[in-house]
Amino acid sequence: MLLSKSCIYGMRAALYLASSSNNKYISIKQISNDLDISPHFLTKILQELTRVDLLESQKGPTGGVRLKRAGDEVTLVEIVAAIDGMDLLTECALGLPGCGTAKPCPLHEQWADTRDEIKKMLQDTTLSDLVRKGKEGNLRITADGSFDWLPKEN
Amino acid sequence: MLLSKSCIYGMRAALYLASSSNNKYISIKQISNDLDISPHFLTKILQELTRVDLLESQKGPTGGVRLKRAGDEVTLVEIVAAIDGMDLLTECALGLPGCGTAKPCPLHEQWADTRDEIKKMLQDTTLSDLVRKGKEGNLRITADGSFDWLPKEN
DNA sequence: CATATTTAAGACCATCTTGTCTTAATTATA
DNA sequence: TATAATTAAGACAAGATGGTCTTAAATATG
Repeated sequence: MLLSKSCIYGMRAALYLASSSNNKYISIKQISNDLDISPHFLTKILQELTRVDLLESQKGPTGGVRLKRAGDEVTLVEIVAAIDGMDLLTECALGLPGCGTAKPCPLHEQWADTRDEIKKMLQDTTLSDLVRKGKEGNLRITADGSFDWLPKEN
Repeated sequence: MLLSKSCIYGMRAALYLASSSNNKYISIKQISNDLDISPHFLTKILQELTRVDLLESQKGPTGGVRLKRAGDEVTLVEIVAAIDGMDLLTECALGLPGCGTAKPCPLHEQWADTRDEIKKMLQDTTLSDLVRKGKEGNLRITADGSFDWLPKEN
C-alpha cells in the first residue's frame, strides 16, 4: 500500500474541510459520519494534523476543526509528511540505509526517478485542486459516493 | 513503505540468485548468511517464489533454490506481484473500491499517471539489468555492502 | 541403508497498524 | 453557574506483518 489508512483518512478529511467555503469549525463527528470513518480513529488522526498546524481546533459546542491555511496553499505532501512521514519519498526501494547517489543500490537510479514522480505529484496537488475537480465532476471521496461537496457554490 | 519487507527480501534474494552464473542450486542458509536476512523468514518468502514458479528448489544435501527462468526474463513486477500482490499497481490512492476512469476519485487522474510510472519501472527492469549494474559499479544489496557479486565474470 | 542436509509446512510469538473506549479539559449557551 | 458538547490524551483490543521455532518430508552421500 502506498499510503497508510491513517494517511488516506487524513487526506479525505482534509478534502472535506477544504470543500467548505466559509471555513467554519466542523465537528469531527460530522466529518466521520459524512465520510464513514470511525470517529475515534479519525479524531486521533486529525489531532496529529492539528499538532503540525495544518488544522486548528476548538473545543466545546460549536467547536470542531478547520483548515489553518487556505486550501490552495496546502499540498498533499504536507498531509503525507505529517501522518506517514517522508520515508516513502526518501527511502531506498530495497530498504538499504544510506542509499543515495553516493552509495547506491542497483535499483537506486530507477527508483529515484519514480520516487520523484510521486513526490512531484504530491507537491503539485493542492487540496483546492482536488476540491475543484470533485465539485465539477461530482466525484466521490467515500466508498459509496455519498459525500455531496456541499456547498456547491462558493 | 512502498514494498513490504518480505518483498524487499525476496527481491534481494532474487538478485543474489541472478548474479550466479551457472545457476546451480544455492542453499537458503547461504543466501541468508550473505544477505544478512533471517534464514527462517527468508525460507518462507522463497517458498512463495517457488510456489509461483519464479524459483525451483531441491531438498537434501546439494539442494537449495535457483531461478527457474533466465534473469533477463524475470522482471521486478513479477516478484512484487508474487509477494505483495498487485494492489499497489491497481488500487485507488484514497482507498476507494472500484475507483477508475468510470467512477474516479478526485485524485484518480494524477495517481493513475504516477502509478503507471511505478508499474512501468517494475515491468521494464529485469533481474539481469540490476545484476549488470551491480557488478559494474560493485553496488551493494546488503546494508553493510558485504555482498561481493561473485563470480564477477560470466 | 543410515545419516546428515536441505526445503516444506505450519504453529507460535513480537511488533506495528488499525480501531475502540474511557476520562479529562475546554467552552458555548441556557 | 450548570450543562452539554466537543477536542485531547492515552489505555486498551484486534488484526496484519514481521520474525522464530519445531517437525516432517525429501535426497545426496558414505
